[in-house]
Amino acid sequence: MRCPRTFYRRDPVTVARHLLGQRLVHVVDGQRRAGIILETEAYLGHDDQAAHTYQSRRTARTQTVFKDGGTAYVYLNYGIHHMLNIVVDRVDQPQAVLLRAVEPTEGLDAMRADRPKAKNNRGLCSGPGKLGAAFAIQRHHDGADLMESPTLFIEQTQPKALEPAKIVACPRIGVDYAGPWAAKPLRFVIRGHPGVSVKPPAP
DNA sequence: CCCGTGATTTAT
DNA sequence: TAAATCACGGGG
Repeated sequence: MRCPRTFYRRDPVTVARHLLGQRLVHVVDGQRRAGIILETEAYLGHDDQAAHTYQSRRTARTQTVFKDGGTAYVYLNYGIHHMLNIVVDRVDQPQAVLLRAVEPTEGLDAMRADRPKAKNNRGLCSGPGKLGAAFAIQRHHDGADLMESPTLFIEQTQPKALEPAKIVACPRIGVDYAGPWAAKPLRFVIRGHPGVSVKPPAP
């Protein structure tokens, strides 16, 4: 069962936490690729210096982030990597959650074919760029509606968020330029899971 | 450590 | 028009 619209129409921190443990699915050429979400980052729109929508900047790229919760926001990073984000909150509230790692569960062979450099299954989706490649995410997915798309969606594996003790909150990766926002605990990982992009700092 | 890669944004 | 920037990953 897909996460409903109301799941996404909440603040980014709540959605980022609740996405942990849910299942990302992309059907490619009739074959399912799927994995359990292990790592997310919240981007808070207007005030967040690390967000593309800082000060609610509305550009050709960021217009997608102003859409309704449950919309995919995909952009190309460093000329190579397709980043998959989920727009959250309401229309005109430009906030999003970046998916940074999943534990692959279905379509492993197809993922390996698209990630020839991965040495093992654990390295297939342990980073936002790796995840994009393993799931064959491309720019044309930008703006896709996760409720309506026949091929790209998130399945709810559990009605409630993981209990707080199973979630580690820590600073986001790769946003050192963002001043005071660089240190805020807006990255969320499943505690102790080996499949994340960067091991969170020790408590 | 260092660098490829190209869309997007910002500066002239 | 040109330059700088960048939610990264792979190889030394």
